[in-house]
Amino acid sequence: MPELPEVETTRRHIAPYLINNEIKDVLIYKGAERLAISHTASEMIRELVGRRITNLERHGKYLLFLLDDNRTWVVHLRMTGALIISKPISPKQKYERARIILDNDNVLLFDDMRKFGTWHIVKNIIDAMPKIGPDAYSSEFTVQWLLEKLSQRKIPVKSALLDQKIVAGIGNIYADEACFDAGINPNRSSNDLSLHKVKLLHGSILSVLDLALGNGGTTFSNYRDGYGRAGNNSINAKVFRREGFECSRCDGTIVKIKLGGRGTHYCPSCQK
DNA sequence: ACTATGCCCTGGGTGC
DNA sequence: TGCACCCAGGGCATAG
Repeated sequence: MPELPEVETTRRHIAPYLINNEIKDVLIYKGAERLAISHTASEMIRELVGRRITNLERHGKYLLFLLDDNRTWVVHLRMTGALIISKPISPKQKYERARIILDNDNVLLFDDMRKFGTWHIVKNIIDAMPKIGPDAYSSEFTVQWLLEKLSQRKIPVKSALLDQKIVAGIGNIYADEACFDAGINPNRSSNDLSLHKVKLLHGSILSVLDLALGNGGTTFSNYRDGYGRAGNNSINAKVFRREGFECSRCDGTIVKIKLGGRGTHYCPSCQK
């Protein structure tokens, strides 16, 4: 599932093919019209065609395509979405839901098996990402911010990491990995962590994201980068989908539980 | 104000 | 082999 490192990897791959190029045509295939949230699919096509992409940014898991009319095309890949640069004559892919044709003759494929991905076109990006918190890589995401937000809530730490109002960009994989790295039981109440533990957790969040980004993201099943390739970071997972295996830090065994409706992996021996 | 649950969607896995 | 069922989960709507 694309989280911050995967979305950032995609952004870096596709940006050079898009910036300063004009959108010549857009196809949204039959059955995929629901991806268009702020407009109907046909309206969205009309709004995009003829626009030049001036920059490509990211906030959390959202990709922000800045357009030359000062609006922003906001894309969220959700669970199985991918944006892949391709050649103009490439045949339609099995799960290709939309296709953007550029005036440099490259095409951008929007591939999304489960059709959860969303598109908005907005004047103010807040309309596409209401109440979103600071990006995990931004200067606003400090230990102090994390401490304040965790202390205001009484939810499991892992659930807090998944809450994009607290910090934007973490999904199920890196929430589990960050809790492991910090030695925190994901079920611990968020308002129950010492300053020392919050400092550890903040550092762990950044280090697991950095490691994943350095390896081009994590692919367990569906994630593909801007060239359609799998990421290389799954070998670095210490707990995610490792239930039944020995812990890499102690003699415990990784377990899998359900927490907030999400599969959650941790070591009961060394995560307290 | 808060937290918890169901929904969207499709493929892969499991059990009978 | 086939078929029914469950699971995967990001963000939103709704319920309590």
